[in-house]
Amino acid sequence: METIEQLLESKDIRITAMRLLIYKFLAEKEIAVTLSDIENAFEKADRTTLYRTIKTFEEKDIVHQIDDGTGITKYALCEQGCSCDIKTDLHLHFHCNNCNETICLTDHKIPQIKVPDGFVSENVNLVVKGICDKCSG
Amino acid sequence: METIEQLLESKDIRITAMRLLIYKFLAEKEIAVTLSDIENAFEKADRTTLYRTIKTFEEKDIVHQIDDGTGITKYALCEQGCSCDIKTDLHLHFHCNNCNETICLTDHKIPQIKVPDGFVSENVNLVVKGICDKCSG
DNA sequence: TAGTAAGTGCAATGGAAGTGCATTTGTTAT
DNA sequence: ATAACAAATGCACTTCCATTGCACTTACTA
Repeated sequence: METIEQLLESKDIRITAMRLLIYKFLAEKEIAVTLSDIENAFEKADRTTLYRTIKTFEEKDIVHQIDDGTGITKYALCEQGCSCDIKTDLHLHFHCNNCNETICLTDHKIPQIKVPDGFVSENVNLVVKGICDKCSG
Repeated sequence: METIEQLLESKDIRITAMRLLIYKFLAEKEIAVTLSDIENAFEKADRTTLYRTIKTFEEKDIVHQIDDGTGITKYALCEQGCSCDIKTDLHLHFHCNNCNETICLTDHKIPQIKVPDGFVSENVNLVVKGICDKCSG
């Protein structure tokens, strides 16, 4: 079992108390969170710190950004073996119109999309909206 | 050939000079535009008017909203026969990372997406990012 | 252990979305 | 035609999130 410290070190990220806390927070969540979500969870921490921590995680491919159409950027931990840097291996996200939560459906890969001649596809963002399993139950 | 006036009337939208201008502007563009784009095109008009005009058009299914991941909402005219209100008939959008333009690929329908048990899909947003035909030439 | 680089916190800025209200314009009924 | 009403427009203001500059603190390194 790899510790969080080892994981961060392997990604060239310095270990700080704040970063460990934020990582743990993300790991506990199964859903994508906004900056404000993190901010509310750590009232003592400054918003800027959270913002830059997330940016750092993002650059090092520890979290990925999700644009679920709510207008607010959300973030979620990349899975083990998630290759967010490899743009052809993106999973899709599900946004629940009822509880407003956004979930990574990591098992569901995005199908190959055909684009017209002359267009080069580098990246795909796919968000399915509807009712999640908890709300439809 | 249906005039713009006739089109607006058929959708229960009152005809005003401003609305005709905005419609023409959108019709001339082949790409999705932001509110600021429209604002810059009509410097005399107030932003609120543009904002509410677009909202009206959207409610009446004359334009559809696009979230291309830039964080700024864009809008584009619905095609003849575009059934934006029917959520299963959505086309995809292409966002060029080079020129930053977003294009409706109306001929390219979104493939059927499978979601896990318990999830109900109501709506799909799919944005392909890459290089458009003009920039890749 | 001193020096340097990175991380953190505070304050402030900027952009876009959205709202309340007064004014103008358009529609309808007398 | 015009009075009365409804819708559209313009202005001012607010809010929310993203982002940055700078000072200060913490962590690594020679």
